[in-house]
Amino acid sequence: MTELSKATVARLPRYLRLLDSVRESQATVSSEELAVAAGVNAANVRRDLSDLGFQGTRGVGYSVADLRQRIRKELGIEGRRKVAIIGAGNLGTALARYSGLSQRGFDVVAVYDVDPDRIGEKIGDVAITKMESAHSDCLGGLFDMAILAVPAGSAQQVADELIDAGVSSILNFAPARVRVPDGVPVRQVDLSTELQILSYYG
Amino acid sequence: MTELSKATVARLPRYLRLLDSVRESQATVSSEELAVAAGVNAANVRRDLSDLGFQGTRGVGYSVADLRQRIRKELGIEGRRKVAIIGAGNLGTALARYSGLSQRGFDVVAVYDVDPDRIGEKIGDVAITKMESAHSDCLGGLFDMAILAVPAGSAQQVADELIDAGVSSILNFAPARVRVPDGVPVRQVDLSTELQILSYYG
DNA sequence: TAGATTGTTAATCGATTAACAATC
DNA sequence: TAGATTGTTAATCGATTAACAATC
Repeated sequence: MTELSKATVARLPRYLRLLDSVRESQATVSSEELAVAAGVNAANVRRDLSDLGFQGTRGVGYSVADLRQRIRKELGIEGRRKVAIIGAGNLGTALARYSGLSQRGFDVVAVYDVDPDRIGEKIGDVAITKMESAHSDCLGGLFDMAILAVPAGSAQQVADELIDAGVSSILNFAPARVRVPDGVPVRQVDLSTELQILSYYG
Repeated sequence: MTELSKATVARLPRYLRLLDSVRESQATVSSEELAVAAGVNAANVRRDLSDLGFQGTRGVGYSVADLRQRIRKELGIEGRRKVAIIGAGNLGTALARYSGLSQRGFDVVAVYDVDPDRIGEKIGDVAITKMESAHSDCLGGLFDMAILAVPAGSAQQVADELIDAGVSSILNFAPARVRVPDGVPVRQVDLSTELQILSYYG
């Protein structure tokens, strides 16, 4: 239970998704069910849950409710996480409107943009705030995590500012890779890269 | 040179990005330069390029122009790839407007939407087409690859139709995982999953 | 020749999986 | 007891990396 492997962490959301979708009446799941849902081997699932320190019952399976709670705890989403979206263009707006976020424990508490004409405009029930406020809002603890949805040209600068303000992690959807100091968790989602990889296989 | 490993394929776009960004005057790159840019070990780079069947020159490095061409060939983007975007909401619009696609060899040749009021509206220089045309357009060879940017509820159905029409690969940005037959290359990008993974580390 | 850098080997590391005793 | 399924071991597989001879 020291530290989970990257591969294991990447599978936990998939298990969670199955656990969130089973019928109310189903109290337990088998490693086989979890495996099918996650697209992995059942032994792999059992190993993952064992690494989590989570025990099932032989001949029966794993408690849906308990496992759900355990995974959420491990991922750090027992409580709710406060997320800011930086950039209110088409991409930022799309991300802010995605209701699945709230269902999964993430609250969009702020959306920032540089365009003065759009300040105050509502996306869902969050009003667009001016970009300059992001730094102090982050320092003040308004949000934990940031989603970058800004143009390529400003991604690095925005990331630097957020890191300076102590943001706990960054999800970068901007079409530019950002460099961050060691220890700052970042994930970069880039459309071109995804298409290039896909292009190889198709 | 039989078949590249998944890990190697995932790194090729990163190498390519460096190669596209070096000054005109720089004719060669070292494995060390590529390694820094891609965030991997130099030995790893040399192994990757060796797997590609690409040779450098000892004491000198790798030819920028030749390597660039070789990687593009390997990824299947020597020529241009024709991409359709399915769904013209905020997400689809953001993806369609991303100019980096064209720079990297992907042409957005069609954007489809179900909303009758939006048919004909232009995004960049592509007019929105009615969703029903996607199947025949794909069959007719208008596009190779599809990017899904539809609501969660329709993702699976749309994917099924595209696969039926012989689409070569799918990049799914819809907030729902789609199931596809073996052999159809798919990549799924899900905001919640990314945040959950990030949440563990931050 | 001296310095730089590749190409490849061998070692290591990390992750997956088959198999099966344990046990509900 | 019989059937199901976990938990864990050992084997295997896949990927990374240090090291260094080859060679520009």
